[in-house]
Amino acid sequence: MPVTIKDVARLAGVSPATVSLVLSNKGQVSEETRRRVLEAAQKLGYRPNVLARNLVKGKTNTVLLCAFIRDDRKLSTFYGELINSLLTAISTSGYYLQMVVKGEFFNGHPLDKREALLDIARNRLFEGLILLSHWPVQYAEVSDLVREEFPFVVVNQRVEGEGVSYVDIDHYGGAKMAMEYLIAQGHTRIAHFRGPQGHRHAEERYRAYLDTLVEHGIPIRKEYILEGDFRRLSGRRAMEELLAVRPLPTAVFCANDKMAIGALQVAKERGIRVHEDLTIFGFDGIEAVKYTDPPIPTVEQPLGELGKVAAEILVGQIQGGERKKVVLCCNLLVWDGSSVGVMRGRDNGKGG
Amino acid sequence: MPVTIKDVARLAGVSPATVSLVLSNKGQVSEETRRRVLEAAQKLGYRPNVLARNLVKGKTNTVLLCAFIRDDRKLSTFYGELINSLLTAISTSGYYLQMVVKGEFFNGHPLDKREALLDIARNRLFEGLILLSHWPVQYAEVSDLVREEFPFVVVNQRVEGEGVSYVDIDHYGGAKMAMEYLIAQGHTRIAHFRGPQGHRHAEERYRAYLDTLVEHGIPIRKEYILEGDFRRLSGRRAMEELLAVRPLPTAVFCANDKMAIGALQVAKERGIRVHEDLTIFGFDGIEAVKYTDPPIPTVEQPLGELGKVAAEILVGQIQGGERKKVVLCCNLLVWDGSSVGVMRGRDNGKGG
DNA sequence: CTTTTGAACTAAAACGTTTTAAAAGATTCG
DNA sequence: CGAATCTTTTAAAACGTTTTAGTTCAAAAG
Repeated sequence: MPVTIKDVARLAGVSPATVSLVLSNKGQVSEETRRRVLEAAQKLGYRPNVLARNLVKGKTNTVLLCAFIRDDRKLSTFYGELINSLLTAISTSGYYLQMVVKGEFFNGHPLDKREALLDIARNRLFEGLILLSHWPVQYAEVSDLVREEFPFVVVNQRVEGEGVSYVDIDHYGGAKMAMEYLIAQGHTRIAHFRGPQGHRHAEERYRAYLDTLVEHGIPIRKEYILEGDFRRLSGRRAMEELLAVRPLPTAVFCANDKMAIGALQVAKERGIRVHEDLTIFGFDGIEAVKYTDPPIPTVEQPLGELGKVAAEILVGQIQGGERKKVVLCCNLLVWDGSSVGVMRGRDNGKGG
Repeated sequence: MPVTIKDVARLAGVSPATVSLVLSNKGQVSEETRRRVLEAAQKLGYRPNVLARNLVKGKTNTVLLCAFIRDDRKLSTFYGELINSLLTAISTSGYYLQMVVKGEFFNGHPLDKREALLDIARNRLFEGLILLSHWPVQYAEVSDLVREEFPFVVVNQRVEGEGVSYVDIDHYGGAKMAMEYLIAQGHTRIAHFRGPQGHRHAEERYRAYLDTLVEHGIPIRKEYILEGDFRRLSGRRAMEELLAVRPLPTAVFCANDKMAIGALQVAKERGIRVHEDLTIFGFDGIEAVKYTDPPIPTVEQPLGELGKVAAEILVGQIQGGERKKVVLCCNLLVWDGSSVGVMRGRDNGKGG
């Protein structure tokens, strides 16, 4: 028995239509009537049923953040800041954010991503979709959304093709900055701890490692390239292996911070003066690298920016704007003595 | 011109009611009719309009996470894991999660929290509410929700009084565990770096510090108690101040990890053998304390558990269950050589 | 005095479902 | 064959708004 617009109308002695007019400040209503309506609404504690309103208006002012991540990965670990900025930016634009996480499986069998997305687009509950995926997104998976002209933006992955927006981070460029920095510091014997095989971001960072060496005429030594899986322990293992190689490199560029932390631990355990004798460089910009001893220089991913830009693109699209493809550059975080140096990368602007 | 149930009905040569019956597997429908309906729905790519369904059913299967946090604080920093587990638990129960962040102000003037909450309860958009607040929650602010019998649960704060559920963490108990541990290790000269004045969690940790000393007959020295504000730099400052005190304490219990990190940095800069000569203890269990050198022992807040229990309570309440007040205990994370030791606190069960 | 204008208000349709109550049709029973 | 029962189907109401297309009434204009 919640109080409806009819109750208000009855108490105020007017029609429901008039109440609606008053409460939404539309049409012409006499001062007297307006007063009576507001008074009645106040007295009854009336709040409009947003569901009914949404149904008739055909809009909900809500967008969905749909995260496709592996079940063992936590959304928060890496994407906390992303969610944070997304939430801020989305709500600043007057929209609400709903979240859902989907794994690789649903009810036992592989999730039909395409079907799931189509459901989202057609159920009329959301006006837009932010698609966050741990693995690459295929055009075929989102082509339905494109055809339906449903506003959506892919975050953290690139999807080439007509009609799709994305915001991604320039891992290649970030890794290149790191490598250029190391070389500028005089390093020529630079090792690399790779991320998991087949992981697009890991591959890009690896490619930048190779390319930068080649561009500078530095020979690539296979024994300086070690496998890892983004986890700290694999960084430890790789460092143990690396320390048997001669000549020792003077720098290690790790594909992510976690591995860099593992590498740092082993190096210190072996009595190596990290930074003086061996520079360890990370990638990601997680908080922990600021507090290791010494702090680990790293490539910072602009996750806040990522969320902000994604929100802007999505809202723009909902309001009739056009599709955009954006690639954000990373910043270098290097510790110069006790202070932090931030080197901003140059935006290589919008793609496609 | 989205396809509606009427379109399906027309194509299948039946009434909309029949289509509804088929699609929701209710009532008795002949095999032949069912087949025709499903075929028609399939062919037209029909997806029900969830808005309309929600309106008639009067439910949305959606709960709202409403975070009242200061504008300068990021939701992610601390609550990433909480959100993660909340999301998992909520969706496992078949509900959706929507999020909104509210600061202290709205449109320039102080936000009327009570009004905001009432809006949420009455707009019929949500079936439940998770209330996360950085500052204490007053009973008066939620009394409307209680009166309306709207399912909600307060997270990370305690609200005494009839009809309100909460899940909170036992900061006092956690701090007590830490202190007992230090004393059991033989420490008697234990300093404390306090958190911000007036911060309930900081006060509880401080109180536990005092109480434990008293219980063990250890005199309280004012010069061992230093002010801080939960930030790393205040930990640095406090440690600098502390190092001038004689006799030096053999342990410092910091009100949070960030300050402990700052304290650790200063101690190492001054050549103190941390852990051997001075044990530094933190509180929170942020990731970074695992990777400092040496790692900082700390009191781990069960944030994942917090979210899980909150979700359980809320869902229980939505489905007619009763209100609950739960206080979760912390675990001790201590580094014994190279391995991590986890000491589980004893749950002091359910309150009020 | 009739017509026009404009302000104030409202009846009813619409949004797309679900559900209720009843109708229609098929089958069984006496 | 008619009544009773059971199965299948449906018309219409309901959910609570907003919006459309008027209507009513008073004042202004001719």
